[in-house]
Amino acid sequence: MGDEPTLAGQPRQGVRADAQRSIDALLTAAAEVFAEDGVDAPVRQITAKAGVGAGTLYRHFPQRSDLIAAVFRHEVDACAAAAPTLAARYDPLEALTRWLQRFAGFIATKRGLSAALHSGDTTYDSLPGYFQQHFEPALSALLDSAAKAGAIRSDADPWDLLRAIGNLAVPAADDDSGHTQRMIALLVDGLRFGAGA
Amino acid sequence: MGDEPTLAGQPRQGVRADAQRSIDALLTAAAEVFAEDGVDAPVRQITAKAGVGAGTLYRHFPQRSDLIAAVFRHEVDACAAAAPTLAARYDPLEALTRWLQRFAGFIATKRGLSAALHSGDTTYDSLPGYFQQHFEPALSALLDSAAKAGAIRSDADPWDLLRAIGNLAVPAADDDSGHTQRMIALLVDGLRFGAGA
Amino acid sequence: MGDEPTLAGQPRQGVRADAQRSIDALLTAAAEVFAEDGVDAPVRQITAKAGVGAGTLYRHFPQRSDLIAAVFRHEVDACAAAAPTLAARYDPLEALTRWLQRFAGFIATKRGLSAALHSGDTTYDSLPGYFQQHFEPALSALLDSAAKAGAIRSDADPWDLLRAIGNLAVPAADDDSGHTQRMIALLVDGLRFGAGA
Amino acid sequence: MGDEPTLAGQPRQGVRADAQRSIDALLTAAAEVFAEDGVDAPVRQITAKAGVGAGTLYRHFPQRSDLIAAVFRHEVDACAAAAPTLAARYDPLEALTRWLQRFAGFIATKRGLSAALHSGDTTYDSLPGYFQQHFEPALSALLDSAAKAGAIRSDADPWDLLRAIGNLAVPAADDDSGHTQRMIALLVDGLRFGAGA
DNA sequence: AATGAATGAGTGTTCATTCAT
DNA sequence: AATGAATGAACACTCATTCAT
Repeated sequence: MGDEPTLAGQPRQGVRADAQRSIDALLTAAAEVFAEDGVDAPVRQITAKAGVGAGTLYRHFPQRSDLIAAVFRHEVDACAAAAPTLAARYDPLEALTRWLQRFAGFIATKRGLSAALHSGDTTYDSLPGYFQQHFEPALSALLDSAAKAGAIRSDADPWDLLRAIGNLAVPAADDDSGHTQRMIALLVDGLRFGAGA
Repeated sequence: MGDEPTLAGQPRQGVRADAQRSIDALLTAAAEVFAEDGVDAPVRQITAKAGVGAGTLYRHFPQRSDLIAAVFRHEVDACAAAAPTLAARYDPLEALTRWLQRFAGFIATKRGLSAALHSGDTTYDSLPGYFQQHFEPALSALLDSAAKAGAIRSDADPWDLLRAIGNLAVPAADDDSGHTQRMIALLVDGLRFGAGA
Repeated sequence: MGDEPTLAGQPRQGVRADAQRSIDALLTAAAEVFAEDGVDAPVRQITAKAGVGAGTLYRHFPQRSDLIAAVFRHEVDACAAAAPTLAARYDPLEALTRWLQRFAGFIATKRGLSAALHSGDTTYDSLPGYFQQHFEPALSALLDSAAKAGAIRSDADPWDLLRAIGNLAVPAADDDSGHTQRMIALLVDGLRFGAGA
Repeated sequence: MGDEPTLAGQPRQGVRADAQRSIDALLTAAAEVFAEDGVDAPVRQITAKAGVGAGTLYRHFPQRSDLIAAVFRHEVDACAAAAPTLAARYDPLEALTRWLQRFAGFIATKRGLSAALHSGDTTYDSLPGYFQQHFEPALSALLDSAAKAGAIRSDADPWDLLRAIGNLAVPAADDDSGHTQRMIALLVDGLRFGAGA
């Protein structure tokens, strides 16, 4: 019951101060390393930067995906939380588009994340579920609003879209940041196309 | 000088018979291995299947991307060649859609190819150019026809679309083969949406 | 200094109740783990099963051999105690044979014990002495009786025999349970052979 | 056909000079390391002493047991070959006893070998068969001769004896070299005991 | 031109032991 | 007295690439 490695990233009661210090150091280090070299970066690079032993990492994050999930938690939360905010400020279609761009921005900074998700490596098995769980509701609400407003078709599958953008947003060698944005716009146009039908 | 490894896959004058035999064996073996284990498969697996030494592979294909390009040459040609065929048989929009699906089918069978393209590994640097060079003209013609026919907007960038579908078509763990098709349809709808504008 | 870890297994005056509880939990857990995975099983496995911290184990059993000795104490006592019982019930030769088989049975269930005894690892240094101290008198008495009865030679060294059977009884990959028994019978025959001389 | 790693220790035609040099260096180094630290010694210790890379070892001896077998080949051969020599020089019983002592001497110098044989580790799976194949015929002949001469019982199982002595001869912390000899003598006496029956 | 032996850095992971809490 | 977090050396093994043969 008190054993939820997935939650290692969150301050909890009952976690010793020294442990929490290690966890924080690891999360900070991992965030930097992931940003620098992608999520496949060697474990040692992270532990070295965090100033902890390898065993400490494995204690708190038995699976690599646990670390990834923990590192991204804040960003995931922030991204998902942006959905209602945007919905309140903009009209449904605009809110949808902006959030998809926001989501793409999240993905774009995660080098190797998409590859990991599709690697078939069982180490990352829990990751799709994690993202699905956090992002799908957010997008689902936006799609519903836009559909109700008659702006887009009503049969759009949120998970389909998340997967698509998750793949589209992987950064290319040439940093053509406009590419992803254009493609998202195109997908949204596709959704609009069916609206009047 | 006069040494163009990128062309190793093509029979050329001046290539000794035994060298050509090695090249053929390597291409055949690599094709099988790529199909089985993806383009990241260990080099040894390929040389073993080809019955040649590792040095022979590196002589003819100094870069891994050279081998990949050579192996896929035929399929790339066939895929590109399908464009005019489809254009002749179907109306512009239908032809476009069908070819994009065809292209997605090509990508989908290349395990690890998309990841390699976006790995940042300089070993694969020449690959995007290779694909661009072969596929872009094919798609460009289809887009032009459809645009001229008023079926889609006229400002679609072929390379944008190729990149997008190249990313979308990576096979997921759950073999949701419909996902890619739905996304392509959505993208095409997006192109149609702007047509009247 | 009043601190005799070797005796940790025995209830003593002056041991705090909570300490005794930890010791008992450790002994119970270790017994199960040893039976399951041998005496080389990871320490964590034992502490986890016992529900105590690693430090607690090291406090009471600074050496791994201390734990082993304590865990086996009851079985060692029982095995040693079987000697007089068998001596009372059977004729000297029969009693000797039966006890050696009994002893072999004890060894056979201790996966990794023999290896540990011969590993050269100083961690196990105290173990031979422990076993010698407990088993040698038992066997010695049986040998003396049999020798006095003229059934076996009189110069048999008990510790020699204990060591021999300790080694013979290590379980092999193929569970040839008869092997040890046959070899013990052969050794006893060897003792008998010299009897008439 | 040309792929028999088990035979890597033997000079063969078709083995390149450099490869043979590596193999020799590895065998020499491994022999020393095994003698010093037992057969469980770290791989790196061997490669370092041999002055070759780790990969070279794995190329020639994919399994640890392959290396052990190769290292011991000469000694195994020599030990097995001693059987007919002893049989020619001594009477059957004496020859048997002397050969068993010889065999025990072989085992005694192999620290960790017995443990490896009984470890259950699949890495060593091929070892028992290797030893059985080489030693059993040698012992079998000696047993037959002695049995025919009426010196020992005729139902002795050679593999049983080999296993027994293989276990008995493992060196203890205290180097009681006499122990093994005494136990072998006792086993032989056991064989003699049943002879008249 | 071809071979394939050699390299050796690099990786994930384990685990006995210590010591701050 | 008890905890369990932290350590970090140690290990087997892989594989792209080079280069002697």
